[in-house]
Amino acid sequence: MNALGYALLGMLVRKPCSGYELTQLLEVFWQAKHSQIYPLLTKLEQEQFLSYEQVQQTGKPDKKIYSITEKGQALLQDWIAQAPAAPVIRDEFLVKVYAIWLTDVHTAKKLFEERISVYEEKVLFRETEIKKMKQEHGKDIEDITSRHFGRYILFQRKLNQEKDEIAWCRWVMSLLEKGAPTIG
Amino acid sequence: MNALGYALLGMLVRKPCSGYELTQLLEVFWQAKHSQIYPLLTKLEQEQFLSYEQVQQTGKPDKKIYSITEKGQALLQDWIAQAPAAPVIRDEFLVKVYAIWLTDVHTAKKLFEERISVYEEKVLFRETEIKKMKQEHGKDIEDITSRHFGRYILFQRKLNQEKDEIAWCRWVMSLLEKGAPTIG
DNA sequence: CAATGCATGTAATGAGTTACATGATTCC
DNA sequence: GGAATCATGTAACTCATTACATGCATTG
Repeated sequence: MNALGYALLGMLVRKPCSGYELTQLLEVFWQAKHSQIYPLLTKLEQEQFLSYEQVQQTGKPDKKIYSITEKGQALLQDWIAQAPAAPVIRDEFLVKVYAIWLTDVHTAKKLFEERISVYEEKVLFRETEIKKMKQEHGKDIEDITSRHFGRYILFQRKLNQEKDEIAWCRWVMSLLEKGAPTIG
Repeated sequence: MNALGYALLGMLVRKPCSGYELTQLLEVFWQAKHSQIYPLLTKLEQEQFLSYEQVQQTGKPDKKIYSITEKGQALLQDWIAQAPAAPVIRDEFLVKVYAIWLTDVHTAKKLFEERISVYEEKVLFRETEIKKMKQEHGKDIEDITSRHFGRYILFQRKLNQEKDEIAWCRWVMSLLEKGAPTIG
């Protein structure tokens, strides 16, 4: 089993989902394309960590709703208690930032402005999601025994990080201003 | 050319390095193993984006010191001006956190304590590196035209993030305490 | 005397992306 | 009429990790 497999189990232990839905929900901690998810779901089902139910829909294509089995839950529980591997971060923006001195101030500013606007959108999305959680589950989400606890604390973390990214970008922008004061 | 290729160019435009050194320096923004780096350096040299010089050493194995060519620098410059791809973050710890309600408070605490100690070490390392930069290059590093500017602002960002990770872990720990107050 | 650091490389395998493939519905 | 959303799947390819391979010097 690889980490993506556990990510799917972790997602499904909270609530049963279709592969399509999982692809979107996974965005928080493990980005993966549907072409990787669908075959893995099939494999996990064959190994009896998951089961599924075919659901007919009108106006929409049929879907498979996957649920975790007891065997799957036991496997996940064991894995959680083990020490996690080091995180992997691969961000082209950071590579560009490292060599930013090669470009002119204008190009540099554009790069950071674009980054800010991307992260501002992320903040809005994250805030809406957190509001939804609070409305649906109340103070329950701050209790470790709630199945929404993990999702809640992760979203809070993401929100912090996204806000900090914006703050950092603004700090860099201020350094850029210093170097090349605008004439006006 | 893939992003790792540009990451190598970006690293080498600051100063010439051996493949071994690059493997370590790349840690900030693009984790890669030497088995991926060495063949790619060979390829980039064949395509004349890099050149190298064989350096004999005593007591240590010989090494190849790679430098970026003008052709390589031009390629990198063009790439920087283009919009970066979305970042990829894959962190097993976050997967575990998402399903943390499955475990007992003790296991949960251990997971977060371990995370804190890993990040405390990172903070120390990062602070030392930043101090070094300031000593070596002074206020120069806050100027975009300095070749150390990118490295400096990236390290500041990393340091912020690592400190925030610790703060977030402590916040979660406080929620865990609330749920299961220690008797004593 | 075992482990770690320096230093470079290849081969096999696993993980992940892009492209190909289909099809109805809804929104602009 | 074109794009986006829902929904699942496979094939080809690229990217990344693990394992194999070597060898000397220093440190504990």
